[in-house]
Amino acid sequence: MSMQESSGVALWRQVADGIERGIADGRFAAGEKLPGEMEIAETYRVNRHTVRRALAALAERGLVRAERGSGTYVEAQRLAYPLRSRTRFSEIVGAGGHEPRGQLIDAGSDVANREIARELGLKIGAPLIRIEAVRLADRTPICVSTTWLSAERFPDAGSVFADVRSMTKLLGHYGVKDYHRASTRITAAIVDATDAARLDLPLGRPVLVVDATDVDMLDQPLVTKRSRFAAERVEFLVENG
Amino acid sequence: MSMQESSGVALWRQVADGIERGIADGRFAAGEKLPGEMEIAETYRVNRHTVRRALAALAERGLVRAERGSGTYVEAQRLAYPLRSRTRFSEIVGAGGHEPRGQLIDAGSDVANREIARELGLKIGAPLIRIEAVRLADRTPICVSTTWLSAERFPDAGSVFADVRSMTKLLGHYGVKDYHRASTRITAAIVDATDAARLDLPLGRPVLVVDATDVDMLDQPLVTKRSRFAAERVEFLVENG
DNA sequence: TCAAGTTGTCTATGATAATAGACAACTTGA
DNA sequence: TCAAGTTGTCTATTATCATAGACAACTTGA
Repeated sequence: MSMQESSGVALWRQVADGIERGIADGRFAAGEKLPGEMEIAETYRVNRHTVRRALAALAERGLVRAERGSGTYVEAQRLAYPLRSRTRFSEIVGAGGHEPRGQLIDAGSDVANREIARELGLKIGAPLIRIEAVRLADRTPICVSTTWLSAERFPDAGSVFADVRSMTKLLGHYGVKDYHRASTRITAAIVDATDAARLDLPLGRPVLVVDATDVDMLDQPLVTKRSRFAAERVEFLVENG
Repeated sequence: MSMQESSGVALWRQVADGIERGIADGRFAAGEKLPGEMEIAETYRVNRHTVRRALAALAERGLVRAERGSGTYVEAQRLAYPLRSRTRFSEIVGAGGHEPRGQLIDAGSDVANREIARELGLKIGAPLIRIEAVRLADRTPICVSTTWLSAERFPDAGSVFADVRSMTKLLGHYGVKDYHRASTRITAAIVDATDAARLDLPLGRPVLVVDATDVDMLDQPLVTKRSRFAAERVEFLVENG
């Protein structure tokens, strides 16, 4: 009926872009409920089904989340996570106006395989402390990470971490005043069942897998770790230049 | 067959945008022949009909022109026409590397209606000279304009303009050394049959309608005019700041 | 418990997008 | 003049877009 001048951009896409703009410029705040599908349909003068298509596209990208019977909500916006030489979870989260939290999941001993041995400058089979932890911004889990340290250099690191709940403080406890990132490699994968539960993430969602090694001021390797970030909750920023 | 992930942007639109980008960044120069429809279809992996839809959209906007049996050509790019206080057709066109031309179509007398009287600071019914002229860049008509001057202050302005073919020179002939734009209003319309012929423009095309009044250094109004620019040949630039 | 309001799913219909093939109409250069 | 290559037009088919209505499933607050 309503003669639409064909612009080559589907109506549902125009609606989706409009809502996304609303989220981006803060007209719809994170966690807030969007107007009902009927109301959106009226404001854009389109059918409710067209609105649903738009919302589905946004949900697919993790920008909104629909709850049957209740409404559609704006997902917390992605945490901007700059990748610099000096990378501190607590500083990054704090800078975003959120409260950084850490929670020990598990700590135990391990032995170095070839990769870890190379990263830490140890021999294969050298004794390690392995720490599994989840890190949160406010109450939202951001990433789970498995951290390996030399058991010889950092004895009892597991129980120390359980106390201080911060890698920076743990290293400080052993006399390390400062450290920085030596290498960072990023890949992506589908979350496994264990991490899904820890991250409070539905199965099948993507995670960013980051392998990183931190070194002290003399370039001596301190810790190496593999972190899995909920892709829909973070956004890595690479400094260009 | 080929499963296209639906982005909400029609294929023909994507092709059109791609070609337009090619024109904008000079990969396809003005006047140059585009690749054949078949070749474009292959590079974008779409059907020839989809390419034709894209080219039709670009032709609609005057960016390209198809010639049966020969090819599709990039239209001359739009003349950048800055709107400043000091606006001289000849200078603007000359700055673009084109040769400015003017041609008198008609000159006669008229009487001031309320609008013109107000613009020129005359009484309603005051005698006027009316000049119809077309202005060109090289051989391409850019605009037709109807200019009104006070018949008392500029007697015989019509025949003077036929001689000098330039508004700046005409005013100079009456002792006006300098002038500038007091007001500019812009609207758009569909070209009428008379202007279409004068602008060498197909019927149904849009024109930019500019109403402007020039004043001398003492802010005394000199001329007021209504110009119709072929929209596909110019691009007005408004200085911000 | 219930009514109102919300999202989810189903069927159905017409318009538009995209593909495919064939041939006409025209231009260009040999 | 002719062959090759170009754009223009026609028919046809399938998938997607958009609308419409009805009802189920669920949440919320009174």
